[in-house]
Amino acid sequence: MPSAKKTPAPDDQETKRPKRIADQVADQILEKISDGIFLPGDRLPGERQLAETMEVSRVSVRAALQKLKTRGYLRAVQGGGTEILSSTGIDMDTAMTDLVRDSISNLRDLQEIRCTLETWAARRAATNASDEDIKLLRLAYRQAHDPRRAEKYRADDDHRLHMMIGRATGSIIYYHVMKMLHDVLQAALMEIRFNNMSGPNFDRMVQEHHHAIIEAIAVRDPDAAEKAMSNHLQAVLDFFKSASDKQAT
Amino acid sequence: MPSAKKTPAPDDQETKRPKRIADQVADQILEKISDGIFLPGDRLPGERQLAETMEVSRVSVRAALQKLKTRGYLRAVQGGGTEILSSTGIDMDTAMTDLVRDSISNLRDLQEIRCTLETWAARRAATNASDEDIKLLRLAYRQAHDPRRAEKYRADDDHRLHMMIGRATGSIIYYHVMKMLHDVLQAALMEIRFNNMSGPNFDRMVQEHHHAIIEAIAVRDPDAAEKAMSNHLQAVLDFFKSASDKQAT
DNA sequence: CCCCTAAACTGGTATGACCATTCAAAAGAC
DNA sequence: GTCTTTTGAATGGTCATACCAGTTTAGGGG
Repeated sequence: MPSAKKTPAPDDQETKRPKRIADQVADQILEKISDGIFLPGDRLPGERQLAETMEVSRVSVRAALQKLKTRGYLRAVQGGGTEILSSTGIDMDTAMTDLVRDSISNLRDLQEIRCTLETWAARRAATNASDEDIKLLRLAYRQAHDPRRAEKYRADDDHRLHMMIGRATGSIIYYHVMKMLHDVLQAALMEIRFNNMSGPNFDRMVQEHHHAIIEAIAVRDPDAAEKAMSNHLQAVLDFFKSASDKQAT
Repeated sequence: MPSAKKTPAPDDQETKRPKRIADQVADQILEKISDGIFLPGDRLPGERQLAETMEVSRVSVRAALQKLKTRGYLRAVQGGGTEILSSTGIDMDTAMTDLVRDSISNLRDLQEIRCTLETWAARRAATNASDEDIKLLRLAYRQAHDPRRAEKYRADDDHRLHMMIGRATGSIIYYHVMKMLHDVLQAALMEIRFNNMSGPNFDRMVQEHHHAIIEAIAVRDPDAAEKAMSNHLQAVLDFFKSASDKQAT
């Protein structure tokens, strides 16, 4: 890593002085997006309204939105409003994405890695999750499997659900690592057109798995959570394997 | 992440929309930074002056600077001016390095994650490693524990040894992920001056652990390899925990 | 020469206005 | 009634001005 020397504090989370109002506003909005209160595909309230409800000036709101726009969370159209694009931003490693896209065996590896990590995360979430976390977890579950949600956002919903579990671990580090892996995985899947893996049967299975995982966490049962997560990701991995047999790379 | 290519152009897709003044200003400033007219370490002219020379309002200049700040080119300090940080943008995972450096609990989390991942890697290496891999593995081991090696390179040697195990897994994806984690960990340790964790006893223990891991891989014993690696990283984790008790963060 | 103060910077925020575009409801034409 | 057109409200983008909050720096004591 080239820039690990002086770490000049990128710009964001100063962890020490979140003094600037615009940053606070950005954090608040980002939180609502991450929590699923604002959903991808929806539109943000108007800048003037946001300014009023948050009791800051429109200038600060605009600065916050500008930050989130350059990070890939939002897109604004003059006169049309501000659309929420993603609940996770976009800072993935393109080199890794290329690798995963170019070879299905790499994709399987990635899924395997994800399996070991998230299994650990499920166990830890079951012991560390707060009541607030569980509330958000259930909300994310309902949204991810709401039949009224547009098909195109299904991947994002699934992404957010898993990230919510990561958040419930209480480890911001895990959250970062997992986010990177998910970004790479999703970008690769997008380009590989594996989207057709979604079907009624697959969706139903996923929903059952998600339910089992979340409820295990909710009742603080680490063993059950770990088992449920392992079961889930192993099934997805098997799917990848069978799919890669059909279409040779 | 692992110092890959900068992947800009997230904001707007080139739908012939260079209309926004702020974006034009940002492009002009960015060009001067890339061309070396504005050098890293220097300070940008004041916002008011920039606005005047470019014949736009200060609002537009601020929007442009906000964009460049978010991308890691600039850093502004209230009253102190705007400093040019880089002519190439930043790796987004400097944020993670900051997190690890700022809190020892985050460091422990990172080590825990590393533990689960490398345990998996050891098992996989034991089944997948080629003869060539094992030769390199033993070489790395000898170098890492050669008493003639200078003390200051110990961390780097250890790093390389573990990366070699990652390489023996045959998964380029795992290699990337592990490299990123190690980079972050090492950068954080460097700044936290945890280097003094090296001592005669600690070194001897590490050497024994490394020996056990590598030989288990060499004889293709997945169970032993997994156990040895888990044992090793758990010991290091315990060390972090005891150390963090002594010096509160 | 050093230390301290104060004025002159700097970036950050607030307010109010106006423009350009979009979108949807109201008005009109058939 | 249905379709098209018009119109106006709402939205993001820009501007000007003023003031706040830190930093830097130039003067003056000591």
